[in-house]
Amino acid sequence: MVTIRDVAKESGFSSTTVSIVLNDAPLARYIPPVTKKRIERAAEKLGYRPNQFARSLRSKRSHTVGVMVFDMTDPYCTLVLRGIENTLYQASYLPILTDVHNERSRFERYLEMLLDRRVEGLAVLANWLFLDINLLADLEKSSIPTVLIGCELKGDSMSSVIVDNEVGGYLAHEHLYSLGHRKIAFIRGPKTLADSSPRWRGIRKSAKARGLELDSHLIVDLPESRDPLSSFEMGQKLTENLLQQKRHQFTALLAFDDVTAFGAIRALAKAGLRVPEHCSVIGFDDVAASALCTPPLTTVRQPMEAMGADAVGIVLEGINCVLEKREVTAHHRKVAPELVVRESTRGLL
Amino acid sequence: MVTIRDVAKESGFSSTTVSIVLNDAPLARYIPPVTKKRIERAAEKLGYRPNQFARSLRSKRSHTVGVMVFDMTDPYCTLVLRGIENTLYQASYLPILTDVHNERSRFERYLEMLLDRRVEGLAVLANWLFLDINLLADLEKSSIPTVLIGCELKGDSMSSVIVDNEVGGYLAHEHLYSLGHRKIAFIRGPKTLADSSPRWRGIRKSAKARGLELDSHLIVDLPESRDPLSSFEMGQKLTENLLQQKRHQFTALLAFDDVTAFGAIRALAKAGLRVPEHCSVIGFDDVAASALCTPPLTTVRQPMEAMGADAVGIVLEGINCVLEKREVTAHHRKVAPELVVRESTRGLL
DNA sequence: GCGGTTTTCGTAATAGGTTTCGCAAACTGG
DNA sequence: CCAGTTTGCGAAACCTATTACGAAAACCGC
Repeated sequence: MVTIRDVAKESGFSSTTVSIVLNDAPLARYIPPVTKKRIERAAEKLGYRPNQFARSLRSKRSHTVGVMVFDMTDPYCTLVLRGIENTLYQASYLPILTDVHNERSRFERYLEMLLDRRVEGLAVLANWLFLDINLLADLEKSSIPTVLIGCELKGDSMSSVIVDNEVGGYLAHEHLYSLGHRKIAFIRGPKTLADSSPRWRGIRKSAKARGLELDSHLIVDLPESRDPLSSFEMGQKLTENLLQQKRHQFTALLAFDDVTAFGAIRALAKAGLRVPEHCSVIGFDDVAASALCTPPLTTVRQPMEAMGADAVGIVLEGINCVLEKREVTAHHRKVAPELVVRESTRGLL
Repeated sequence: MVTIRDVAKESGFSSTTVSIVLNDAPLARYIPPVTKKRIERAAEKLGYRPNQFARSLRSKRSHTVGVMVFDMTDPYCTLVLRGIENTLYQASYLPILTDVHNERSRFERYLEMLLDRRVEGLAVLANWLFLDINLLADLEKSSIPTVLIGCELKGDSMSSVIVDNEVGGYLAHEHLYSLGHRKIAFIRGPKTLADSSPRWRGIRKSAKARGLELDSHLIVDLPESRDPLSSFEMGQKLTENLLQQKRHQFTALLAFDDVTAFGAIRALAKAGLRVPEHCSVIGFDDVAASALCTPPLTTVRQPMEAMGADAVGIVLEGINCVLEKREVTAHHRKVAPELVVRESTRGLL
C-alpha cells in the first residue's frame, strides 16, 4: 500500500505539503502551481489513495450514513431506498444498510454497530413498525442527525418525512364516491400502526363532507403483525368475512394499503366477483406491483423516491449543522399523496 | 468521547492492559481475574466504546462488505438482499449498499469508493446487467473476495452464485407440456443477458425430449434495456404482436421472467383473453408480486434469499482465506430452481 | 539461594493521515 | 533600509487503538 509518505518522498516534499495539496486545504493557496503539479504527478504515478481509516481517525468523519429498515421485504422500501441512495451518492456519502426484521434485539444491536462506526447521520424507514415507540427514543440519545421515514415522532430532536395520510384517505374515499359508490367496505390498518388513524380520519372527513353514513358492518381492521406481507392474507381473510355477511353488500372496497388490496382482490375473485366490474378496489402506497398486476390497481401514491431523497436532504443538512456547530433543528415534512387512477375502480352504472 | 486512556486512568492500569483485557487477546490469560474485573468495570462505568477508525487503522480490517446492485428497482433484488443482510449480520459484518443504476460511471465511482473504504469482500448482484462484461473484469483486479450473483464469469478469480437456468427453462416447458399445451408462445430474454440463452436451451431440451417442434412464429425476443421494469411494457407489446398473427394461435405463453409475464397477462386481458382459462402463462423468478396478483402466477422460483446467503458465505470464506494467507479459491454455485404451480396455468380440456 | 520460567504490566513504536506552529525567504510600503 | 506581511514548506503533535518488547516480580526445582 502506498502511503502519503511515499508520495512525499517521490515528489521531494514533506507529507504536510502533500496533504495540503491533495486535499486542496485552505493553505493550498500558498503553494505555487509548480509544486502542486509535482505532487499531483507523484501521487498519480504511485497510484496513491489516502487511507480512509487514518483520515477518519483524525477528522472524526466517516462520510457514512446509517440506513435502518424495519422490514426490507416490504415492497414499500424499494423506491424509498432508491431515493436515499441517489441523494447520498450526489453528496459522496455511502449508506450502511441494516434490516431490523422488526426485532427489538436486532434494532439495538444494529444501532450500536452503526454508532460504533460513527455514522454521521441516520435514516430510519419505520413504515412497518411494531416495536415499542420508546425504542425510537433510543435514537434521540444518539445525538446524530436522524430522520424517520413513514412515521412521526413529535418533539424537536428527530426529523420526519411522512405522507399526508389524512389527505390520502380523503382522496381515496372521494374517488370512490365520485364514481357513484355509496356502499363501501373498509379494511383499516392495524391500530398500532401510525398510518392507520389519520387515513381513517381522512376517509371519515370525506364521508362527512358528502353526508354519507359509514356502515359499521363494512368496517374491519387488520390485526397487528410483524410481517408486512401478512396483510395480503389478512386482507383476503377479512374480505371473505365481509362477503359472507350477505345483508351488508358493498360495491367498492377501500384497503389500508396495496398489499391488503391484493388480498381483497384475491378473495373477491375466489368468490366469483371481478374487479372492477363487480367491485371496485382501491389501495394505498402505489407499490411497484400495483402497476404490474391486472387489472392495475387504483391507489393513492406515496412519492416514495422523493421521500427518501427528502429524508437524506434533511440528514445532510443536519450533518452540516453539526460540522458548523450550528444547532440542529428538526424538520417535519408531510408530503402530499397523489391519486393514481388505474383500472381497479370503475363508475357504478 | 471516552478513549482507552480514560479507561486506563479510571482503572489504574495502562492502556496496554486495558486493550488486552477488553479484546481478550492471547496475553489475557496472564492477567489475573481481579485486574480484568477492575478494568471491565471501569470500561462499563465510563461507557467506553473503542474507536473503530483507530482499530481499523491498526488491524487493516473494516468488518464491512460492499454490496453492488445493478438496479435496485428490480424486484428480484429484495430477497437476495435479505439473504445477504442476514448472513452478514450473523457474522457481525455490515454491508455498504450501492446501486449502480446500470451506469458505467456509477459503477466505477462506487467501486473506487468501496475499495477506498477497504471493504473486505464484495457481493455483486449482476442479474440485470447491460454493461460491458469487461467492466466486471475491473473487479478481478480488486483482489478482494468477490462473488457475482445471477451472472457467471468463467475463470478462477471470482466466485458466482446462479440459478440453473437450463433446468428452470426445462421445468417451465415441461409443466406446460404436461398440462397438455402444444402451441406455446415464448418470450425470450434479451440476447445480451446471460440468463437468456440457458433458459432457452432448457426449453428446447424439454421440447426435443417430447418430440415437439417449436413454431418460430411464436418465439419473440425481449429487446435490450437498462430498466428491469421495462420488460413489463415489452412483454405486453410483444404479446399483442403475437396475438395479432391470427394464423398462429397459442394456448400457453412462457415468459422470460415474472415481470414479462405480467406484461403478457395485461395484453391478454386487453384482448379479452383470461388467464388461465384462455391462455396459461408461466414466469420465472418468483418475485414477491407473483404470489400477490390474481390469478397468482405459476413460475420457476429462484431461491433468492438462499442465493444471497450462499453468496455471502462464499465471500466470508474468502475473507478467512485472506486472513490466514491461504489461497482464495473461487466457487461456482449453480442452485436448483423450483417449479411453483399456482393459478396462471391450467390443463387444456 | 540461584538460574530459569511464568506471570503481570508498562513504555514506546506503529498504523497513516491532518493540523498546528514556526521558520525563513520574498515581498511591500514608507 | 527596515518593520511588517505574505509565501512556501517542514517538524512535530495529534487522532486512538494495538502490539513488540522488556522490566520486574513471583514461583519453581534442585
